[in-house]
Formats: sequence, C-alpha cells, structure tokens
Amino acid sequence: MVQRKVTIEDVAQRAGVGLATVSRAINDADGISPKTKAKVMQAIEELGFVPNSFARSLKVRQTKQIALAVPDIRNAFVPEIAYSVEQAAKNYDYRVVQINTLGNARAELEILREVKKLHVDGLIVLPLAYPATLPDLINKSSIPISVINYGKKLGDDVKADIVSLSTQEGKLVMEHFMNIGRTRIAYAGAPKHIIEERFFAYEDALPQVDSSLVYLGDDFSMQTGLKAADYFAGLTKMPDAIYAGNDMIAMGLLNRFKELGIRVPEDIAIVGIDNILWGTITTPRLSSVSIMGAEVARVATELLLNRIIEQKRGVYERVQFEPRLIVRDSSVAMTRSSQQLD
Amino acid sequence: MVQRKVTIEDVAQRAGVGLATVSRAINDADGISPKTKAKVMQAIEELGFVPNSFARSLKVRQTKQIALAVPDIRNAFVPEIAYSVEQAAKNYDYRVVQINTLGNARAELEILREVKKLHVDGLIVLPLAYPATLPDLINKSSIPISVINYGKKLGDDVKADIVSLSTQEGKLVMEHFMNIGRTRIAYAGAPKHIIEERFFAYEDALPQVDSSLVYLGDDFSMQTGLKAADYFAGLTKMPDAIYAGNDMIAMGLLNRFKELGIRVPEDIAIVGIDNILWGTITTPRLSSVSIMGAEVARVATELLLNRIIEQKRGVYERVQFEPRLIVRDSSVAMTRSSQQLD
DNA sequence: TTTAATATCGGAAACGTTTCCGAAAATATT
DNA sequence: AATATTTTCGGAAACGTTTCCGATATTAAA
Repeated sequence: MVQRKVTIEDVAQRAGVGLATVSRAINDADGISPKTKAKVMQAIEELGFVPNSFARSLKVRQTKQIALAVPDIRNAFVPEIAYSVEQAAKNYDYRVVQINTLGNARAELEILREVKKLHVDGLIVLPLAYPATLPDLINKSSIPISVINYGKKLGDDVKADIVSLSTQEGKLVMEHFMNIGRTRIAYAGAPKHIIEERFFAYEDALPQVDSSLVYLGDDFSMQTGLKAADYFAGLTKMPDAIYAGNDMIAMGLLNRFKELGIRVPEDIAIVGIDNILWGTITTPRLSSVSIMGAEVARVATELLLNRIIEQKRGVYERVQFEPRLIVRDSSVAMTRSSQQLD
Repeated sequence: MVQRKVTIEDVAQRAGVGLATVSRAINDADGISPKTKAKVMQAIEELGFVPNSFARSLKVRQTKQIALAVPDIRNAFVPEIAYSVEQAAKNYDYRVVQINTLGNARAELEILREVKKLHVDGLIVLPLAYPATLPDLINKSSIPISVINYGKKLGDDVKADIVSLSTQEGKLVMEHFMNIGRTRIAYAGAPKHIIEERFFAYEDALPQVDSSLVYLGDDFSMQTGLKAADYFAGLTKMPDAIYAGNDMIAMGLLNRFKELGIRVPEDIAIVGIDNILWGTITTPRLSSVSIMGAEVARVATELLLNRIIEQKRGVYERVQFEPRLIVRDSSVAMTRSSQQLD
C-alpha cells in the first residue's frame, strides 16, 4: 500500500551529510563525531524515518528474528512457553515468529523450508509429534537451533543446544503412586511415537505391564481423556491409579469420572504432567508434574541468542531442570491442610 | 550465518535463460512458454533454490504477512483467536506475525511503529486494554486494519473492517440472572476502561447499582477472581449472583468460594464471559457467554485479506455475530439432565 | 513468400540499505 | 611550522529480486 517513502537518502540530505554517515548514525557504529551524529538523529526525528529492515537484511544477511516451532498453540502449556521465549528474546532486541506445526509430521519436516523462507537467525524447536525427525532436521539446518526437549534424550553428538528435564517426569508420577500404595496403575496417553518417554517411564516402573491398563488415544487432548475414562470405567477390574500423559488428558479423565460417579482420588488416583494453570481449579484439584516451562523456555532462548550473537559454533550446551511433583487432591484424599506446593 | 547462496542468477544460468525469465517462472506470470517454464522449474528443483523474500519485498513493497496485535497470549481466549486467524490466513497464502501488547497502553500505541518496521500488508487488532486509543491508531495507519471488537461500538466513520457481537454479551448474562430470579447481582471485573461495555451492561440492566456489589480488580486474571471472592464473602449482605467480566475471573471466584464453603449456584450463581474450554471442567461447570472467537477471528481475517488482495479502499464492512449464553451448572442447580448447549 | 501481429525473451535499472576504500579534516608529534 | 597520525566523512558497489522496454522468435494474415 502507500508505504512511507522517506529513505536514508532524505535523511542524509536534510542533515547535510553523506548516506554512509547516516548509516553509521543509526547503527551507532563508530567513526562518526558526536555532533554530526546528533544532526543526523534530529533529521531522522523530524522526518519520522524508520529504516527499511528488508534492505538491511538483504545486505547484512541477518534479521534479528528467531523462529519458534511449536506443535499446537491450543495446547495449554504452549502459550506459557511462547510467552517466555518472547520475553527473553525481547531483552536481546530480537523478535520471534511462530511456526505452528499442528503436530503434523510433514509440517515438522517443512520447518526447515519455512525457516529458510523466513531467513530467521535461529530456531527454537519444541518437538512433540514426531521427535524422530529431529536429529535429521538439526543436521540439515544451516542456522543455530535450540531444543526444548521433553522427549527422548538426544545424543551428545547432536549439534544443538538442548534444554530438558533431568529426571523423566513420568518417573516422579510412578514413584508417587508407589508411595501412596497404589498397585493397579494405568496409563492414558497418545500414540507411542509422541513423547514416548512418558510411556517408557510407565513401563520401567512396573515389573510387567498389563496391556489392558494402557489406553492410547489419538492425541494429547481432553477428548482423549474422556475416551480413556470410558474405557477404564468399562473394565471389570478397574485401575486404582492413572498416570495421564499430560494434564489435558487428566482433565478429561477427571471430567468423565465425575459424571460416572467414580470418586477421585478414593477410587482412582490421577496424576498428570505439565502443571497447567487449570489444574488448580478442578475438583479435585489436579496433582501434576511441573515441567518448568517458563524457565526451560527462557534458558533455551538465551542459549540460542548467545550463540547467534557471539557467533559461537561447536560446544553445544546441555541444560537440565528438575521437574517437580505438585501433589494436590486428585492423588491423595483431600484435606483442608493438604500439601500444596504451587 | 551461512545462509544459502543460490540465487535467481544461478537458476538462470543452469536453465540457460535470462533472469527475467526465471522471475516470470516463479511468479507464474505470463509471457513465458510452458517448455521454458518447465526447464526453469527443474533447475530450481535441482539447485534447491528458494527465493529471497527480502529482495522481493524490497522491490514490490508487500510482504504477504499480516500482523495480529493481541493483549496477552496467556489469557485463555486468545490462543483460540490466534489459531483461527492463522488458519484463515494460510488459505490465502499469508503468514501472520503476532504483536503482544501486554495490555500496555504505550504498547498499543507502539503497534503502529512496530507495524511500520515489520512492513506487514495489514493488521488485525484485538483491542482490550485501552480501546480509546483505537480510532487514533486506525486513522494514523497507512495499511488496512481489521478490528475484532468486543468493546465499545465504533463509529460508522472508522476506516476499518470491524467484526463484533450484535448484543452486548453482558446483557445476556443479566437477563439470565433476572430469569432465574436473582436480585442481588454483583459485578466482578477489571478497571472500567478495559472492555467497559461489559460493565455498562451491568449498569443498564439495573434500576440502580449498589456500589458495594461492584468489585474492580487490576486485570482479567484468575487472581482478580480470587480477590473478588474474598471481597464478596466479607460482605454482610452477600450477593446472590455474580456476573464475572470474563471466565478467568469467574474461575477465580469458583475456586475461592469452594474453599470458603460457599455453594455455587445455591448461595451464589456465577456466569462468566468467553466460554473458554476450561469452563467445562470445573465443579460446578461454568455458565458462560460464547463470544464466538473462532468465527469472529476468521471473518476478520478474511475481510482484511480480501481488502488487501483486491486493493479495496473505502466501503468498510461491519459484521456482527450473535453471542450465545451457555447455561451450565454454576448458575442453575445441577441435574444430570441439565441443559448443556456446548 | 512477404508482411503484420503476437508471443517470448534478456538486459538493465531500481528497491533501500551497508560497507569498503580513499579523501579530507582534525589532531598529535617533531 | 612542518610532518605524521588519527578521525571523520562520502562515493559507489553490492545484496537478490522485479519490471520496463526493446529485441528476437514465432505465428497469423496477406
């Protein structure tokens, strides 16, 4: 449309200097005297000049933008991470553009293509749907990558900074169930290829898994939780505890069990993962494992930005956070004074 | 970093044509024969050429990007809208970049500056914090704007496409309370300047407002709801119904009342606005007004994109959706067969 | 066949910056 | 005061496209 047309040349003319000088002024490079710089700045102000970032990017081949690839913004734990990334980037004067992969395998492979088109300086990826393609993606990438990894541990040879959780989140859940004496423990999650580690934690904690106690739905949505609840309720021998792959699923379970008159936690204890805000408003309130989203995201962003700015290569960082189990009412009988760590 | 360097010139050389021809091929302009086009396409394929959008944008002064200015992604109704905008834009082969204003007045004014820097072709704004600055913003803008308006009705002279709700959402809430015979109706919201219409609906429905029944917190967060609940619980004459400015606040009310042993809806009926997903998982489940976020967002996007593509100017559209009251258990006593319109 | 009309193509200028490199001005050294 | 050094500055070439305009090749008309 009618984009403004005031250019660096107008500024130069107005300030009575050459255009190289104007460029120096706006990038506060040195080799320019304070007085002329002031002159230029004033001219810029008067003309309302704002530099054309395209022209700049074309020349210097960097954009001061990073991309954040996420599976689906509608999943409640994503906005928290997106927000945190954005805040961190802002401190470095970087802008973040989101790439929504919609948990689509093709899309996750398409990330690279998208990234190339965008000409971003770096990429943060939150792989959920098809983490198997991740190492491939990283190898092929020509820009630095930072990974927020809640899935399978990545090899030391992976050329990316990686932020993850030190203990498998699921392990905390299973230990908790053991501690409170539950024995028939079920798992409700999504297809195994999605954050399969959460399922592995389940397998690992059990001497042997009873496959009738495993429900795998289509995705990590509340819908899956509803269906899982129906399934478990229909069993002749119901579980006495359910480890939900994420809080969305746990919500679904809670919801349906209430409708069915199955008491939580008395009949069945439920623990989810992600510790989303909404876990505090259900009845019973949801026990969950905090995956430290904000912190993890912030660090991943800082790692990436430092790498970009300092042009580091090699020496990839591994940072681990501790997940924290938040015990609320869905796993231990409710008391007014019950433990509440949030 | 080490960006790829294969350019249109490499393609031209490989295909044995001039660069103008390559340009014609990738923009499938006419004035090029099918065979040469095929040749070019193959060369592109072989070289893995992806056009530099900066160079292109620099020349043609449009970016195939629109901006979406939102108050705060962490508010649960925003992701739904962001998602819908993105989907709609994708159909037009447009990309959307988010601008987070964080409910900050300065930031909302800064939108224009940001937009200018970004060189987006259009802007969708979801004004919440300081809608008063909106007409100003629109007037000053040099690019087309589409407004998702949940606040004060904007004048017919405002030069933007506007999508809104036909009836004030709050009116539905108040009517509902009247219908179920509640008389001491309270309002819990944020400072008046934020979506003040929701408060006006409250005033309008009442012969006179009892100011002790109005609680205005800092923002539309759950925190505000918690504080509001404490406030109302402390009243000597408690209200028998609370109209919450949005669902986040309603959640806070629900939560705290439960802790205080105040029964909802028996002692106090609660209705919120936004109909966010989480309203279905509380106990009692939250009655709320659907603001048709997905539909509103989609239409706003299509309006904007049509305007951009067809280079329309003048004739600004006004589209209105009907809000819908979803009655759940927080306003009428729970029964297994109770009305459930979601 | 020749001529007229049309379809296809390539060269080069522009879009708005940054940056190299040499010139001029200012300052420091004798 | 003359020279050497350092600071400050401006011109011009790039960055990778698009597009105008003229040239050539192709097809239609005569």
